Amino acid sequence: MAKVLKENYSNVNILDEQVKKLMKLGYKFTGQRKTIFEALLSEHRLFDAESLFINAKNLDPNIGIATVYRTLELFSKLKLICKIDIGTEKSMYMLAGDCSVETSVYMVCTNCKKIITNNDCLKNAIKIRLKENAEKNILGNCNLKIDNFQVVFKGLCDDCQ
Amino acid sequence: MAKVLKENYSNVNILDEQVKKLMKLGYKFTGQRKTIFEALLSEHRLFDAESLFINAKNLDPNIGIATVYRTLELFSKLKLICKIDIGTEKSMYMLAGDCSVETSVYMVCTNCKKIITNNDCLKNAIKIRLKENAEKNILGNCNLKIDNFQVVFKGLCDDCQ
DNA sequence: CTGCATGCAAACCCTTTGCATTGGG
DNA sequence: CCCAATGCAAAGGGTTTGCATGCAG
Repeated sequence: MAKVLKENYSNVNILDEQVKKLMKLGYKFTGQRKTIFEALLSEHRLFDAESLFINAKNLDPNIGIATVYRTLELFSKLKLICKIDIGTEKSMYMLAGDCSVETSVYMVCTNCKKIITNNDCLKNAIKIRLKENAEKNILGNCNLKIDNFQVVFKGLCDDCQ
Repeated sequence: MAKVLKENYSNVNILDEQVKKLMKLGYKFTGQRKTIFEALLSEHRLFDAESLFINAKNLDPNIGIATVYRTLELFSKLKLICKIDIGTEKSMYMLAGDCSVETSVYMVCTNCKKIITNNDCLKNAIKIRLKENAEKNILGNCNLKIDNFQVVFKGLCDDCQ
């Protein structure tokens, strides 16, 4: 997986951009940060720290979980990823490029704790109005600086009803 | 506080209703559950388990935190309270009677972790459209049984900007 | 009486932190 | 060279759980 990524021009370019971004802000582009960045590119949709840790460990068996958490925090600050807290036991993350109005709508099953993100019904219900409202009313008039939002439905999924 | 509640007819009635509800479902109406129910009535808006535990301990110094957690879970099942997980470090709860479309809209400050619930701007942005959509599209067409929803904005509060 | 409910303390789980060491710039 | 970054292990903090005991029905 790592080799494929290294040979992929667009990912190399992304990596290159990130190096510059990190340097410019005074952060070091260490081997571990590069590894975690590469591991990140093989994640899809929502992922958790453990999954990323496992992916990163495949690329560098010596990497520590603490570094993963610290890097997740850094990458969140750099807006490279979004941290998603929707009342599940652990924090979830998403590549910033995957974050959109659509993907900000979730359902969490109160029984099996499953997260449902790709349900058209959920998405359609909210996305247009919410985006409109968020941009016009919230960002415009508030003394709050909104970075992103999440709509979370709680209830029973198909399997648990 | 407890005495006031006991002499308040409407609360006595609520309590009475709850006794019947518990009994009917095969649960025991124990002294601790009564205590926690009374402590609950003195909570306002969002509260956490610790706050309820402190209130309950004032009424019954022997009550244990585990009982509070177990009772919060039970009362959630009975729809007496709503559990609110919005990515803060601890779970928050709200009396079901206080839950509404308006109170389902929060902002969590990514810096100080403060929860803002009573901001008119936040509420107005979403409530009407969301309620409409939730009832018509979600509850109507999905293979999901939605109990409630939360809209969480993440960003910087007034103080932290 | 019977078995659910309780209190206590320990376990849990994810996440953060202290500290000695490493390595990037 | 220097200080930020790392790995390890331990600590943290909210929540859950095992177990012996208590008590509602």
